[in-house]
Amino acid sequence: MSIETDTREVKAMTSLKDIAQVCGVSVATVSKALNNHSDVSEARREQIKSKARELGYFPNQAARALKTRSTMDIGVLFADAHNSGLTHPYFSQVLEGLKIRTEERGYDLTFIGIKSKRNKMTFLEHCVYRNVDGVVVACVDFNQPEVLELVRSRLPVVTIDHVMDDCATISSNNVEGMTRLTQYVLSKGHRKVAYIHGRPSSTTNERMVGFFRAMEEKGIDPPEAYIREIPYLDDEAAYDMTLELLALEDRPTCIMYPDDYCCIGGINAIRDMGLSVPEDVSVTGYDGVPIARVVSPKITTYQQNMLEIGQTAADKVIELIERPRTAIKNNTVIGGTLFEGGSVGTIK
Amino acid sequence: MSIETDTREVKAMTSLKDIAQVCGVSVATVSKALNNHSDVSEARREQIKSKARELGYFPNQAARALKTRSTMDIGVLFADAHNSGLTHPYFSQVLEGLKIRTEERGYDLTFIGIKSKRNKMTFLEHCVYRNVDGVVVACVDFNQPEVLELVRSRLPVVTIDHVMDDCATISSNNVEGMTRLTQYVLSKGHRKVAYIHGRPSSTTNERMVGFFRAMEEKGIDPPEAYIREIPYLDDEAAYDMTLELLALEDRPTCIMYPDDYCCIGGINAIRDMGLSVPEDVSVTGYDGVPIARVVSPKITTYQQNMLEIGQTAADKVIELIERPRTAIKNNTVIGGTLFEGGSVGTIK
DNA sequence: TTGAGTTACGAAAACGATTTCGGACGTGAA
DNA sequence: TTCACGTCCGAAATCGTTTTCGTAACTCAA
Repeated sequence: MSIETDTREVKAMTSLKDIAQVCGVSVATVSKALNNHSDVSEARREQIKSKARELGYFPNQAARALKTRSTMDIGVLFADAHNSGLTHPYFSQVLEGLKIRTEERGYDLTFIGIKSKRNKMTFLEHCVYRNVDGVVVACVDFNQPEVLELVRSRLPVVTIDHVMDDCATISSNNVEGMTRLTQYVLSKGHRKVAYIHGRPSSTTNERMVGFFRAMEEKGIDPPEAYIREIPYLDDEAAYDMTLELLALEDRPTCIMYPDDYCCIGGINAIRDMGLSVPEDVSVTGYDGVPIARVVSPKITTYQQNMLEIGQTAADKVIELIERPRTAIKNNTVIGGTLFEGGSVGTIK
Repeated sequence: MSIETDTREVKAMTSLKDIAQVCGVSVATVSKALNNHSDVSEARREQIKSKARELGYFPNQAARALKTRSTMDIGVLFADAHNSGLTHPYFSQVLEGLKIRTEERGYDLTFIGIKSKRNKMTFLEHCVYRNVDGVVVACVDFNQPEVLELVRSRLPVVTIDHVMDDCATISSNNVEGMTRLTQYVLSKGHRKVAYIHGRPSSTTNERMVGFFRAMEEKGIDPPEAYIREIPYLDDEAAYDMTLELLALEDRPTCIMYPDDYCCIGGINAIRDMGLSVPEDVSVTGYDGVPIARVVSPKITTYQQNMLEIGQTAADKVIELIERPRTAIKNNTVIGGTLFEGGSVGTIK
């Protein structure tokens, strides 16, 4: 425990002026040399660049931003509906992908948070205030007026998993993913398949489409009682709902859950009833989070490629930033892979 | 799929000049009014403030930063040794805490990443370049020269879980936590307690101290074969190590793991040997991540208060920023709570 | 009336970078 | 020699904000 003494080295910012001084040229020339403008001789450019390196020069972002309106900074907006914050098992990986790719390409990442108390600004105002070059939006309530304002602004915006007009989107292939997962279950001989889906959203809708598509292919029309709804990531709700399903007269042989966490909750319910997975009841998850491979049996799930979703979102927003006229605002779908764990048994 | 047409509304930044214009005063007066300087009349101040609100004015951070050297931006440096990136179950919650508190206090959070290829700068250079007001450092290799350079700089730095000279630290109470967890195990009658700890680090060392302290209190000296080491978060290593421990002549009745993930790996090994938890073998985790409460039986673990660690780190770095002379650089320890799951049985 | 002391405001410099424009100089052709 | 042209560089404006300093106007006591 010691009082701050402030005797330590100051890492002084070396400016263009410093370089100009030692090179005996003007600031303008230094700037042009470092930015590879054509009206500076090759010899000068080399001299200046080597001096700059030597002095440990890095452009002051604040000054540059003031003049050029470019900050090399990308905002990330994330407000979870599940109260899990950044620990959101899906989003944290998307964020990691974003971080990796933006860093690779020389951009930084800044959170555009929920407005603070003192100076409450909207998301867009926050972006303008911070001069971010673009924004990636995920997990928010896309009907919120503030989000609409942001998406409709001139700012380059990329959304994750939610298609909006005139705005680029990176999304997981929910239809195909759920189709393939269901097809896998059916290929194991299951015919009495229950599906507990998440709360309504574009993601949920797509997965429903995938589920029913696969079922229809086999000519199966599941009874209404087999289709249920719970919140995402709510293992307790999954537990209760599982008990309900297993109490049915004609009990399903396989239960499909909205995500891997819910699936674990379901497994607990099944075991607490004295049944076992997958011998008595089969289950599937969704997402393919790390924990799905750790529990026993490993959960059969559709593994979304969240890292790639994040990376692609970064590429997309940077493309919109750097080539505003040519960049196309479309929907990029990222494929995943079926992970065959041990939670789905065979029905003879 | 449509070509960007750029017909959308521009959210024009309203500047001090705009306000000055409509109020018929100078820019200087507007600035002073908004910053509550004393040399502007009350009437003027009100007029200017209301106009500013009306026009949706927010100060341009870039311009302000250029002049004042304050960006209201805090850097967060995080490089995981476990390759789990932001999905790191521990860190993602710390980050969430950081995010919540910094937002509350009007600061933003920017990642200070690993240097990118094109312009490779050190962490400190990155901070200087970005003009962050302070940095929070977590999970990095604290022996790295770059990290040392950063910590020793004049920049306000707060580290998480690693005490360094002349630098504020927020850490979990590892000694007490492990002591209490071990005491709990012993109180259940266990005497043959194995401890699989993580790779050496200050955190690991503290927990070892806690473990042996509790054991000594009971006069127990565990055999060397009971003390093992694996990487953190490596459930497969935990699986293998558990098999080894259970193959011992004199098998332990309880195995303590370095974290909850490893504990789950251990549970799998125990079950695969035809034994059950906690009837045949008891287990404990560490951290208290959400999944510990989802698996069955729930894992008895020491729940670190990671959200609060993050929030406290934010408070600390902001204190160092706003009161550089008076702020004290010390080590703040955040307590956790014992979570009594069902993974530890009673030995009669 | 005079002088000192407030009060309320504006002019201007500064932060560090980019960019426009113009000028000095050298080269080659007529 | 002269003129047109290209090459290389610098002066100065600019981005939006903060801050110092100067000053006009007003108050009040002597």
